[in-house]
Amino acid sequence: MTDKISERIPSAERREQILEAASRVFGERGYFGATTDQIAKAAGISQPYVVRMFGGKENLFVGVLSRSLERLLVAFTRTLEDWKAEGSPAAAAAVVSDGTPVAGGHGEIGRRLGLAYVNLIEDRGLLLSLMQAFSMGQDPTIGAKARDGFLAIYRLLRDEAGFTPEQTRSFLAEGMLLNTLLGLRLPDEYGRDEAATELLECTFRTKLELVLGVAAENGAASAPAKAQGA
Amino acid sequence: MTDKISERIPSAERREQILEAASRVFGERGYFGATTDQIAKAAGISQPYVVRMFGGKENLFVGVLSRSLERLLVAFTRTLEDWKAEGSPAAAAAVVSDGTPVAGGHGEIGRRLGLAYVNLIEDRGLLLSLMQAFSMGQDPTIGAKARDGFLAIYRLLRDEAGFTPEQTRSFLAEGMLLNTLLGLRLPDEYGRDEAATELLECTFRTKLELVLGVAAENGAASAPAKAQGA
DNA sequence: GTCTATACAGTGATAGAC
DNA sequence: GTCTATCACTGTATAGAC
Repeated sequence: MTDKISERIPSAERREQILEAASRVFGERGYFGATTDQIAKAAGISQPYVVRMFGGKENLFVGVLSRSLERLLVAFTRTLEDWKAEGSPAAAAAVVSDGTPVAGGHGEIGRRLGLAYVNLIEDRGLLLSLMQAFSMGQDPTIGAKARDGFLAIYRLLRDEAGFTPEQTRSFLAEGMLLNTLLGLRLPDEYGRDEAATELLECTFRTKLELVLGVAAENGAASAPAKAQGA
Repeated sequence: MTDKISERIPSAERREQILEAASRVFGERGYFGATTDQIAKAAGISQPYVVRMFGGKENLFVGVLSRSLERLLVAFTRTLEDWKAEGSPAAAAAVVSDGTPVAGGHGEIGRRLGLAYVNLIEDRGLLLSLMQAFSMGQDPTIGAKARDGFLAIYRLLRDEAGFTPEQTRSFLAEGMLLNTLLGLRLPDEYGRDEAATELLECTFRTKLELVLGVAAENGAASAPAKAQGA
């Protein structure tokens, strides 16, 4: 490795590498706290090249945000398509099987969408840069983009999953709690703090009961551990 | 105003001024993005004085976080005391009057706590610096403090409001959604975007129905407007 | 497509005066 | 209790070479 000059690769591919690195750095340090140099190093290229390719830090953040929203929309859309292809049983069931009033309430499709969401935000860069964007409403460019994205998700859920406005709101609330628990790294506290353990089991049992339903036999500890990752 | 030298005031008072200013700046720019100089200017004093009084940027952020969590805990504790003093009707009603499964679910005390929370996070500095802290789980000092604070709130709700773990989780989820809507400045979109309007009315009708219940007659527009503030 | 060099503006923290 | 001066870095963006 002469190491100084990176391999010459197509710009589309390089662009994706930079976005991936930027997602992590923006996530950890925030928009203002992240530096183009940190991003460049994370992507294995020079700082001026990052700036040149995106025209500036703000454009780069907008790129990261667009990519995150796009991935989210695609994940939800695919989940909905699969569900419909299987012959979606009725619309989203408003009432839960076991009578729990709050936790479920979104029916089978709600569980599937929730699972798709959890899988997506295991990418901590994506999770954290979304969270950053959601706290930047005051920024003219980024704030507007973030609001648009959030509303696009709201509409998708309401219009395609058959959720009522109330169900949509509740589903989003659950998602925002997941964001917070993972942002806080609360799974690190699993098994070491009574409240954390209870909250995590309660959350992930509900969210993942579809796939991990049988995991109750394997010991409940494996469910929250699933969310720790890198 | 000779303007160069600030009035000589007691350190406790100055400390509070700095925390208030820091809360706003950290909220808007994030921990890494905020500068001690911006905070100093917002507080109307010199940058070295800020550093000297708190011993460094990290201590200052921890101070801001402690203050925010303290205010939140106090607000909830007072709300609970008032409620109990009035002769709290049963425990937290698990079932809602109008049959809505998700929105309420926390009974009278849930509505009161929700209202106390909304009032508190009208302070955008507090809201945003909490949100920042909740995305910093990876930081050894700040992350640990943030987790502790979040769990303290969880325990308070569960143990003092009589919530089940499920109800507590659901209440927190609602709070995290509120954070996001306000962080995004979604109220700016009220009346200008169909989905935003619906989501806000749905959210604030539920949260504020206690105080603004009769406001349905004044036109629903006034409810979300309440949350915009400075 | 990718780099080095560099201009110009901050940035946290310390020293020490008043 | 509060400031000015200042150091040693770090940050974005541009110019221009390969």
